[in-house]
Amino acid sequence: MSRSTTAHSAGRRPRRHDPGRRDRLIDAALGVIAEHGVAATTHREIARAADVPLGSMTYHFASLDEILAEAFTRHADAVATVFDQRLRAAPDRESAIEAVIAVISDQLLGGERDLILAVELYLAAARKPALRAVTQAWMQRSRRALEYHFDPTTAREVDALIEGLVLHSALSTEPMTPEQIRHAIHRYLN
Amino acid sequence: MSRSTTAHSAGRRPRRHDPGRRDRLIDAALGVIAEHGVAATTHREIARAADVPLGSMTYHFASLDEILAEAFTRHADAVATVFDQRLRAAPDRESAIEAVIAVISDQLLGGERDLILAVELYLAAARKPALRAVTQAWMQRSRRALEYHFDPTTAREVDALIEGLVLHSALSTEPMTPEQIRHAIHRYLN
DNA sequence: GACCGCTGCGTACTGTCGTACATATGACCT
DNA sequence: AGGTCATATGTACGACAGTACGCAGCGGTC
Repeated sequence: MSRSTTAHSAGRRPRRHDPGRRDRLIDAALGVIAEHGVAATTHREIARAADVPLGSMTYHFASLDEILAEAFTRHADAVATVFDQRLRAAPDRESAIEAVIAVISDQLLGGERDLILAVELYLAAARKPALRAVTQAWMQRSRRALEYHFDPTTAREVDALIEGLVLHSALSTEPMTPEQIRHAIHRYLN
Repeated sequence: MSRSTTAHSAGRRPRRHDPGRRDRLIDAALGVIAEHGVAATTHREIARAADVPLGSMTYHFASLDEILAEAFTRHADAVATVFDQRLRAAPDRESAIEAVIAVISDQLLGGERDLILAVELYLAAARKPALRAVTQAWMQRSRRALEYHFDPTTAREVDALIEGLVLHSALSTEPMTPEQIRHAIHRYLN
């Protein structure tokens, strides 16, 4: 890892050539948000996570809000894209239902990270208008994806149901099992 | 308001006899959380909102976390009690469904305050184990209330559906109308 | 009516925050 | 090769946070 032999135990760090640092900082910010929350997401914490000096933060971003906005935008895009692909790949209504169930199950089994990020975003969006656009676009894309297979009203309702199921399941000491998820979705869609 | 004539334009404020101040502080904390978020809920902000000096905070509460816990507990209790009463008052399944619809509609029309507080609580609970108990108890009471009229599985699913509907509705630029809420609930329960 | 202790009040201390800024360095172009 | 400029770095500064603490005044008890 250390290009120069040693000499950086406490002294001035050697200058690093680091293209794409801005991207890494955004990813680091997402990690900090997921792990410690927006409230604890500071310039210094992000810099520490990405192993860059503090001064680098203000060079790449005009303000902390700008970092948050970029981080949440990236996350929402990534999640929405996966959701869209999964539903687009479903050939018929029946497999679309299975895809929805699979998305929820993955989300529950795959740890809380995505859910935490979603809730952090919702809350941040409630206070900062700049983030409203991000949540709006995300919801819009989710519904559009559902509309490949369901009418708009159903899409909207199912989208809300998914949110509620994931949220309550994650909050509960006894998360719902995949079978219970399947039951709830089927009950609604059949 | 001013018992003594004046003399408190800038000098030392006259001492106030204020039993129940602790309760007022908890309510003030809830107000601050709803308006500015947990992140901006500081000793000084709460003191300002309740119009008490800063020193009063550390006298009545050992730490900021203690205030937050008490505030959220009070809020959850209040909301859960209302929900329970409304469902308990419903004589049959049909009016129970109407009660659920009414609760959601009230929540959406009555401003975002309760929803914001709920999301703030969810997020805070995700990081502070002490608050997990509050969310657990709240969810438990909601489900129990629904179980006056529905089987446990249905109760759990409907509870999640309610959460999702309220959340998505509040986040959207076009909140769902009472008719749309009614449609979604009926579709699930009929 | 005297005292005692709970409650109210002001303020100081230490740490961390966002942000600004002066300086250094090396990758790329000519 | 040499110059230039985007990028990288360390540090300073003012604001504001949580918390601690000493003193003041009043209610209730004897």
